[in-house]
Amino acid sequence: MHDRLTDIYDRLLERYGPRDWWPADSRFEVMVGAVLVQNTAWSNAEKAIRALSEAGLLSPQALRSTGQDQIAQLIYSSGYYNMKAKKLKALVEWLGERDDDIEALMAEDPATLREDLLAIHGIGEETADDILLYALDMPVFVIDHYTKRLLHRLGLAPEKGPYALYQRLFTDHLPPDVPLFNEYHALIVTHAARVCKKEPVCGECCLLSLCPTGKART
DNA sequence: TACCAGGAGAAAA
DNA sequence: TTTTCTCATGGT
Repeated sequence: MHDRLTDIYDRLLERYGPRDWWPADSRFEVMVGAVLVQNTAWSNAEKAIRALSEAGLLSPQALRSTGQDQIAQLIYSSGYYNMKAKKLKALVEWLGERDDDIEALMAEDPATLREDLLAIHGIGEETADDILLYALDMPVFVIDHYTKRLLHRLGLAPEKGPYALYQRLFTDHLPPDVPLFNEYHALIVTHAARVCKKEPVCGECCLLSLCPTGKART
């Protein structure tokens, strides 16, 4: 499995190049972005982040002292703006309980911190892992819909299963390498946006630029 | 016009 | 506990 996963990674990296994730100016901005991008195109989330930044609200303290309705207005472009405003408030309240010390979070045990993140309203497994990996530099592999679909198409995993099943597939067979996990997930997302999205499954061909269905985009 | 996008929580079955 | 519903804008 290690060689298989490494081979897929190498092919993706060769085809798409380094993705330079996560695009943000601070660790806190990564956390905010992880919430705003939930089930939303990054371009829409990005506009919302810019709006928060221009309003001077891209800090835990500023978001705590701003009304949920005002935040919702600013992040309108990201969709689900009422829900996401509530989620951002929950996130910064949690950070406040930890003195907004994000650097200190990085010294914590990843598994324990993950449980704490999951207890925050609006932070599910994928968002928690986004934060652990991309904001806090912890060797946690992020699983999303794309990753499940890719593994299934390549015959490496069942179509349905718990999050942890897919995650272990990577973490059990790859070294806990932050740059590797960072790049791998980013490459999968990049790849997923460019290959045929619907069945029939074209499987391996999507990775090899040899899609016989002719549906692979370039 | 319909579908999809770097999900998660609540309600229903 | 597993499935279904709701949240919502913007690009293709």
